[in-house]
Amino acid sequence: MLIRDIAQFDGKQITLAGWVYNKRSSGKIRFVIVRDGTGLTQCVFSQKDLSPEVFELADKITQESSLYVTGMVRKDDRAPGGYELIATDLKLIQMADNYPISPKEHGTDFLMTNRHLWLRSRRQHAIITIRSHLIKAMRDFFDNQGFILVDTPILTPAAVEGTTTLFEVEYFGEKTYLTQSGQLYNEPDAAAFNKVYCFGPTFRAEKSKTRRHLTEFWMIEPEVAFADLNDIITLAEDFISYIVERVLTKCPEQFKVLERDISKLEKITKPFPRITYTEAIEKLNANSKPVKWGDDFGGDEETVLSNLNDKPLVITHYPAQCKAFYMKRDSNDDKLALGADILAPEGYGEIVGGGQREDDLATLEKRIAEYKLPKQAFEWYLDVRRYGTFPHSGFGLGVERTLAWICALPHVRETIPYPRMLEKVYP
RNA sequence: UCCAGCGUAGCUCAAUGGUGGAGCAUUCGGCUGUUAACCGAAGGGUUGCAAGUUCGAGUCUUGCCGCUGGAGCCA
Repeated sequence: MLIRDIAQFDGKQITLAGWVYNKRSSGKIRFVIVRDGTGLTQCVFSQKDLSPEVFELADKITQESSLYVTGMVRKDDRAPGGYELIATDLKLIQMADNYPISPKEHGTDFLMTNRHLWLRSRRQHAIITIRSHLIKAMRDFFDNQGFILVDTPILTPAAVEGTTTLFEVEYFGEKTYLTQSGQLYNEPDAAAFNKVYCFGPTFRAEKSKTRRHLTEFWMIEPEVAFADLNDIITLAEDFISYIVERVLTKCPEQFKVLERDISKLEKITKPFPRITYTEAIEKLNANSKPVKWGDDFGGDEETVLSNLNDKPLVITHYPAQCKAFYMKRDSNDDKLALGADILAPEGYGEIVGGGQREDDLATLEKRIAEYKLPKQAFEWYLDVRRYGTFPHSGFGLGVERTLAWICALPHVRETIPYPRMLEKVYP
């Protein structure tokens, strides 16, 4: 019997197993709020109806003690959630020690060192529940469209893109690195399966200390054979509008707990506005955020652009110098890359990065040399161009940034159960 | 790595250079429908660490450590 199903048991006797969330008392009556991981319900202990032992236990029981409580379910408007349990018996599993998270305000550092306990609180519970539904929606979207899930490795040889700082792992005397993206592996996988996606954790050893950064975060990355830049942007629009709609349908209670203004999410319908990098620069200059053509956008610029619309904003045709070596160039202007980033609205910034891949062997070899990457490490990757090369495109979407936007959270750290941040790996 | 702010009870925070307090949590007591219940009482402190200035430092100075925010960095 779970609390989430309590309404079905109105008027019936049930036994709940759970933990004490909070307790209130008045004279000869005790209200124990019980939490079982699926919901909260108020259990009412009246002295006149109970043995002295049971009433005494209900009086003494501490926050987060584990217990079984038996009683009759009753609809009552005075109870939080609309239903309560008129208790007839209480069995203690364990009397909890003095619980550190009291029902008052706490600081971030304290809550993060108690992250394993903080997850029991309503807000955190709501966020992680939405995360679960969000990930299910993401996987369903690709599965329903005939994509094959092809897992990419977490341990990778040599520095792959040569741009970001990677975590080094000693691998039987050899240097390996924790993956920063499944991207390069997705490309041969697309040649094998046509439409593929990978989903897993990625790692960046950057010393970034901002509301948008984690050192360990989750990405879902589709790669589509014979798709061009335009095709992949359309896919991303379909994808984002689908996952937002799904969590809105599945998680109304959780959004209520978070006090999220869901009318803003209801506007997330395709198509999304699309502008080029050059147009974005013009908009920034018009919004007194002058940026030189050729510079990448920083956090401030992303926030300004992100606030321009109600919908995610697609920015295409970045200067090639800002983008990875494998990005295909615009045939009309070799300085531009056929890439697209998508910025979430409400100031949340980049959630998607992707584009069309360079599919010409000679050009790609030239790029590898230009970016001063060790060609030998990329022979397997170049094979995709040697044996039946094909136009293909893909993108990566960061789960935590997307969830932070969907839940309107000020920081990504609450969107993952156990965040890994700069010099923070406990618990 | 750089800049700024902060570090006081288990937690969140007060305290003009002059006897370190409150709320929550804990313990005890009261109240027959509480809604982060309320009311009364009690226990709880090497004021991050080290040095310095001063008759006197939680408060001022220096260094170190830690945290927070931001920058840089970052598909």
